[in-house]
Amino acid sequence: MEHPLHIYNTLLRKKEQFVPLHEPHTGMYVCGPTVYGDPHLGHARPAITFDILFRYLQHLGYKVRYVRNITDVGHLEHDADAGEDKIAKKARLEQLEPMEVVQYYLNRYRDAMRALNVLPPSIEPHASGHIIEQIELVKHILDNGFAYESEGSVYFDVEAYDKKHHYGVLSGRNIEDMINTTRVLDGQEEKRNPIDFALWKKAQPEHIMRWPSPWSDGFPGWHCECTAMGKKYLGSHFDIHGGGMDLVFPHHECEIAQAVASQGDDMVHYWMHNNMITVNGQKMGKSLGNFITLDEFFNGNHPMLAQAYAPMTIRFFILQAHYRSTVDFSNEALQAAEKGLARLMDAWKSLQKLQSAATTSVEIGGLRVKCLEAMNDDLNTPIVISHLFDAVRAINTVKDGKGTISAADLEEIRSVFQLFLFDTMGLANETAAGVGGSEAFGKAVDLLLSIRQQAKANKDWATSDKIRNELTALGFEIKDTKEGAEWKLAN
RNA sequence: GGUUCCUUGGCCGAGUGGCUAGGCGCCGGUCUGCAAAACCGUUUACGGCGGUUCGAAUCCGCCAGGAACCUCCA
Repeated sequence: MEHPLHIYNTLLRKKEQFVPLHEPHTGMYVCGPTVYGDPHLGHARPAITFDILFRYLQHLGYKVRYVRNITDVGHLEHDADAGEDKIAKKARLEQLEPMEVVQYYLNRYRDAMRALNVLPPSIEPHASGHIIEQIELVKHILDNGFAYESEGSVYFDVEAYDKKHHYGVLSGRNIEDMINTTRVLDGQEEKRNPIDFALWKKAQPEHIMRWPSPWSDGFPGWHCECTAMGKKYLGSHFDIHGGGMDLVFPHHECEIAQAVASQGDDMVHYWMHNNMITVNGQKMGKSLGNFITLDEFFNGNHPMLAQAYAPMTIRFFILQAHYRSTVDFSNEALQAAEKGLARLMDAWKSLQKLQSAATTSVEIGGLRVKCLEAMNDDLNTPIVISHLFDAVRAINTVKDGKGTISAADLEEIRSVFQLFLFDTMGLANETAAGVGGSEAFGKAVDLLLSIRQQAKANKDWATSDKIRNELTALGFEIKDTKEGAEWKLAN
């Protein structure tokens, strides 16, 4: 290929050509959700970003194993409930078993992802199901002299590590700065250095989720799960590790340190990070309390929402920005996305009915190559979309009878739309299976429109307008074309 | 305070040295019985100041504003 796939590697802070370690096999690990709350718009960003990558890598012919973990070991609270597991806390409040809470929110997460047309990953390992692997990882790090035990807990010795390796390669930090800027918190006396991070924590009595280990009954440090499960399912060296930019430090930095401390080098070749979704310029997140859940978007039931937004509108809204840019939520932006997406989908429907001619008069040359080049340039979906909109103009020109398209070009455009709009960007045509989409229902609407057509022929405008206006009031969109009236349900 | 990054037209959002991004909106036109849709055309840009260059939104410096991260949260 002339312009092979390039992706931005956070480690080098530049775009790099993607070359898998074991072609055609490709390994990809992405940090998944912590299942102790309803999935919100912030969760949609990484899921959709890496879904696009997953889909596109497969289109390029790679056999992808995509691992996205489920964090169900709640670890610690940082507020007044210090020492209590997040999931345990929620469980006690709601009088449920911790794993019942995990299952509930995991189901909710999967439902939302399915609605957003996010493909299931190849493997979704649970942190709680890989305690043994995490304990093994901690043992290796201890054996290599980069960790120490203290009162039943095990901490990573950042200073010892930094003498042989560089702690901070991913986030561009050095430990002197970090030591100077780390806040002094309670309960840190066990650590030799405030910047040391936990590999294993001894559980407090009220901590429900706990497992036996050589050091104490407790639970693994947060960073261990990804290192242990990445290695288990993708091997000691794999291609891509993804996640949100907010995870660069400390999570991914610590993962690198753990990998190097346990096996001598990092497991990951390409580190990829999606940017945040913001609300009024601020990150949307649970801790800030400014999040809107995906369910709320789908049903419009939130004070900040002017209306309900279809899952595909959310997906399209996210894809209209590059994954490394922030994207700011607003009703105005979502409504614009909704209309833009409808324009694309209408063009797709027109494409099915378009008649071909002997020659092509509209400008549609090189569409496939342009879209491929945009995808190959670090997954530039906004550019792909802009090229598709250019094609929409050509399609509509032909539809209006003001231009022609050859059979071969028509087939090519259909194929390109199928590849990029549906297969790669994962957008789906929702109106096809719209409300009450039964055959009888459709025929009833067709009947009304044929009565209106007769009324129009008789210049009985009162009757024809009444049918149109009533249908519009019911939520139908009526379009008069040369071949007669078309209809669809709005939203 | 430290690290990293951002600031584009009414709104969203691409673009890293010279070529119309795109969408939404507004306005005008074509089409229509009137509309809607569609199409065509038009309209507002690159935070501020300085520098490099034949030429900068794009490179460099300073200033202003903003964000993410800086915990044993995940």
